[in-house]
Amino acid sequence: VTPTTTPTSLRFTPQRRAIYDVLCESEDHPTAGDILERVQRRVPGIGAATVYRTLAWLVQSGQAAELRLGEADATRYDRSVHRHDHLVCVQCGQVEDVHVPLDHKLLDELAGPTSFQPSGYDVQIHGRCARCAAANAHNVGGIA
Amino acid sequence: VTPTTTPTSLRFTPQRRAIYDVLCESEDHPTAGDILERVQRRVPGIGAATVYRTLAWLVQSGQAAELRLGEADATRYDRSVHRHDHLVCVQCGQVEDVHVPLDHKLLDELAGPTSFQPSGYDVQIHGRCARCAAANAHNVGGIA
DNA sequence: GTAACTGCAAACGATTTGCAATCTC
DNA sequence: GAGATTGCAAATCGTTTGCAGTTAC
Repeated sequence: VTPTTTPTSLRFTPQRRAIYDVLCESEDHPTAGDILERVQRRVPGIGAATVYRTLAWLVQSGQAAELRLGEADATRYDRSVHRHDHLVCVQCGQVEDVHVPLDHKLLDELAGPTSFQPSGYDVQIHGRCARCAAANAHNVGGIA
Repeated sequence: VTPTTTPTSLRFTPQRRAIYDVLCESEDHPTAGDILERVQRRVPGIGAATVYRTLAWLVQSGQAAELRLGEADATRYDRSVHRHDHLVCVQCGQVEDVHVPLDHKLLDELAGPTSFQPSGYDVQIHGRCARCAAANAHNVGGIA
């Protein structure tokens, strides 16, 4: 994660551009594997290591955010333009964005007693997405 | 995860009891590895598989909850007596419990436009724990 | 006695790393 | 040309699974 030698300059290679583009165009919180697959259509031969290295760099520089959900196995990525929260479908795993406004005063009050200094937050709301809820309505008590 | 044959009865073995006890006694949101290590002191020879299998069962039966944090590599476990949220130190990774009250009406309003049906939520507040904040105050601008 | 459970070791999938070749500045 | 970056393959790491032996009920 931490390179022994920090590069003195960063290069904007075709691979990095493609990864960034794919991330910006994706609305579905893709995993690194999803991103690799999509990027390979534009830059055939690109390796997984490059995708992981680039994603790590994007996250570190605040241009992307990692999302780890309770159920999912792989880390998902999100272009982090603005802070936002997530609606996670417990049935199909789909993730949608939503904004839950919690003000700093509230966070400070909650964390205060432990002397914790809050700097941000992420709310994950779990439930069922429209599609799964509808599917369930037709299959009450059945096996999902 | 889903056994081909669902057991018709469950046995309360010494291993399971030890794992459950360790989890109940742990205040620090241990990883499966942490739990294995602690349980091995009570039940020498216990294997990792047993710990993972038991934790999966505890989670499934609602007696424990999985916690996946943005940074951490391994899943952490939590005895889930009551729903609660988490203060996550971005520096040392320590996790403390906190309760952030969001009422159902709010969740419904937020999720409503997408027809998502909320059933629960988890707020992760990131920041620095008291210890790390204090350490930083003495080492301003230094390398953590 | 028998189905459930355990420990071990091998299998897995996601992610990281070492390294020689390649490319950007 | 130098240093950064890439792709590959091997290495890690957390977690799961197959299986023969053991145990709780």
